[in-house]
Amino acid sequence: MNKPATIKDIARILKISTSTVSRAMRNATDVSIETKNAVVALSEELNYLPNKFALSLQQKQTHTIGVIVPNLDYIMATMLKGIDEVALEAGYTVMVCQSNESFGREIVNTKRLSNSIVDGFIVSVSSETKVFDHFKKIQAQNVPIVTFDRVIPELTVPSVYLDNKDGGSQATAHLIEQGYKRIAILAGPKNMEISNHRLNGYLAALKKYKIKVDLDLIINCDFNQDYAFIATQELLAMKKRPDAIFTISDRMAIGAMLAIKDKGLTMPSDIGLVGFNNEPLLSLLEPAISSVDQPAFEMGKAAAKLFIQMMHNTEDMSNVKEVLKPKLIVRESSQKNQKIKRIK
Amino acid sequence: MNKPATIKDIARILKISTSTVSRAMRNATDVSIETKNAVVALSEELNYLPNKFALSLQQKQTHTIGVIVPNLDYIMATMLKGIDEVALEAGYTVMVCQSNESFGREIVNTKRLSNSIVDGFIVSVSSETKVFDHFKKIQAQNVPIVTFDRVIPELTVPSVYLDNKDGGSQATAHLIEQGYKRIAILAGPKNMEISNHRLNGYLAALKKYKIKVDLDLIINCDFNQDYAFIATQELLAMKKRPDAIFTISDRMAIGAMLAIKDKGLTMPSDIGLVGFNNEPLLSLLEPAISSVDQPAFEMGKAAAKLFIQMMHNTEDMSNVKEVLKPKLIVRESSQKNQKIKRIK
DNA sequence: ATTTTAACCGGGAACGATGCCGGTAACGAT
DNA sequence: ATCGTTACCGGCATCGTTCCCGGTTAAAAT
Repeated sequence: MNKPATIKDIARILKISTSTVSRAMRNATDVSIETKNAVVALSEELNYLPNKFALSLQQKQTHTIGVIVPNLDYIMATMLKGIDEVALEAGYTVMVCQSNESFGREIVNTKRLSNSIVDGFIVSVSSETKVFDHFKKIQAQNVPIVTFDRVIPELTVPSVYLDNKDGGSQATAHLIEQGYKRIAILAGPKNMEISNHRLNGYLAALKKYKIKVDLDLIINCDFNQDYAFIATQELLAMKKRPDAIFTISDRMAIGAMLAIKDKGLTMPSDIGLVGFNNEPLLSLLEPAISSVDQPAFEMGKAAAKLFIQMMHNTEDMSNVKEVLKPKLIVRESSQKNQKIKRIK
Repeated sequence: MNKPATIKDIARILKISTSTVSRAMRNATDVSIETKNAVVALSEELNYLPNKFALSLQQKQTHTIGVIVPNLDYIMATMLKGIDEVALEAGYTVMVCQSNESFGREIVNTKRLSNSIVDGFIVSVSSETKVFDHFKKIQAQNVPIVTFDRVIPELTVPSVYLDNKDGGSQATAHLIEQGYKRIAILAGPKNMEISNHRLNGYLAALKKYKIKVDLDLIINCDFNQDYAFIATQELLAMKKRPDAIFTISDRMAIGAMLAIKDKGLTMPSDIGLVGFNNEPLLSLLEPAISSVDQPAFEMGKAAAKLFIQMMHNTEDMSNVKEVLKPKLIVRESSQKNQKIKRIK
């Protein structure tokens, strides 16, 4: 019906020029107090809001951050909250696109958001993505990118991530200390950085405790519950089956748990289990599942802070890396030795 | 470094006018095939992408939908996936803002997105929101709004929602049929529409089975796990305590479950329990919790479809309401009568 | 040979805002 | 009386794109 009022409408009605209106609207210099009052009064009456596109067209800034995430599970949602909080504080609006773990969707999303619709990107890559040309292209146009959680090593951009190796190491060492002997790992796809680092942590822990690596106990499977279920079934069907499993995600831990129960085995006595992410639901399961906690909210905040710093600073920040520390949360599923009270 | 190429750059290099470039770029009419090829070739070489702001400034369309949601839990994330799918298909980009169940944040979000940054809104309101002026203001500017899940009755806009009364009724009737006599309900805040409708369903089922309503068994508490825990503790401390609880969300069901276990009672024999939303984790709990399933993905899709219809159609759609049907999923927590196989 | 028609292209305004630059009026100082 | 200063305001270009309108050329029709 009534289209939004523009600066011209105000100028026309007050019989002054658009420049004057523009000035009156933001700084008080070079405008008489009466004009200013008149403009402000009328603008409120007309419900005037400056057109963002006209502004962006001129100033080449949108104050919008494009955030591309692989999914919206608990951990991501928590990270997003962190991003949101910092971004909002700094006057930025956040545009979230989920790639659904799909390479194609990721490309579509970057295309849509790039070319001036957003000032830059905060990205966690899809598990499918093996080629990073779409991000390189963006970077070549000098559009700021910050990666978080799932970073892109071949892209020299500031990034925030977990010390995944440490996490894998903590989990594995814990299982060893609990007396488990044959510890399997359900790792993710081979192209996933975080998976490989967690695997490296696993290997490091074995080495530290002088346990020989058994390649049959290292499974690369897809990053979800169903595949983990199948992979665990196969593990449990082995002649010399493992007596503990470390999965690099909680979703996979749940798949493993179901397979273990399905087979009639019990945790932690027959099989020990440790997951990764520490989703809250783990404490509700029986047995409650141990998991490596990551400070997701903090990670989101750190990523957004890095981004905003990059927008303000002129100096090169591409080598800034922020590494957060994981923390193993021990619950029943891996407590072979001592019985403890259930953690709520 | 190299700022993005514009239509002017192409025109200058090829020594033709910007109009011709513009035409060559989208429709083939009025452009010779050679010119068109040359333009396309060069535009690819220069990595040309049309500036969205210039376009939006002209055409008053952004092809962006602002989606405002109260949180990013499982059910919302699923709805968002539905919205995303339809929107992407139709050439729209989705901008997600979470209000964090906060009235203030919701207002900030609408302010930021409105005034031409988005073509319209798809909204599910915060549980805190009792006043809807910020949405009315948007509507007054003729910006399209679609509400979903948590709708706003006093706003005449197209909307998609669940038959919440039916859901509440199904859950309650099921508990009655299982032989539970004193059925309590944990409802949400009194200003929440969905809560009241589920409560109405509860009342309707009681009436149908001629069970007298006991007001002490109707608890309005906040929409989360911790409050539900406390509320359940109070329920269980009653002289004539209830023998079944229906909670209007799964989060609340979990809170109730914890309180029940804490007290040393068992489900379904001592207490029956039914939740709402059917989050996947419910099937993993012991006992697995019954819940009312809602077609979240479908709801998201329906909302986006409605929105896009509204953008295309000129006719008034403000009275279009789409009501989806819930479906009770029975699991162990409410199976007092017959023992059944565990549903995975 | 002249007119019609089609094919192709360029010029300029417009979208809404900002910012530079220049102009005018009033006033005080010399 | 003239100049300089201050306070205030308007004109115009600009951002990148599209659209309307008009113009030129060459081929086709008369």
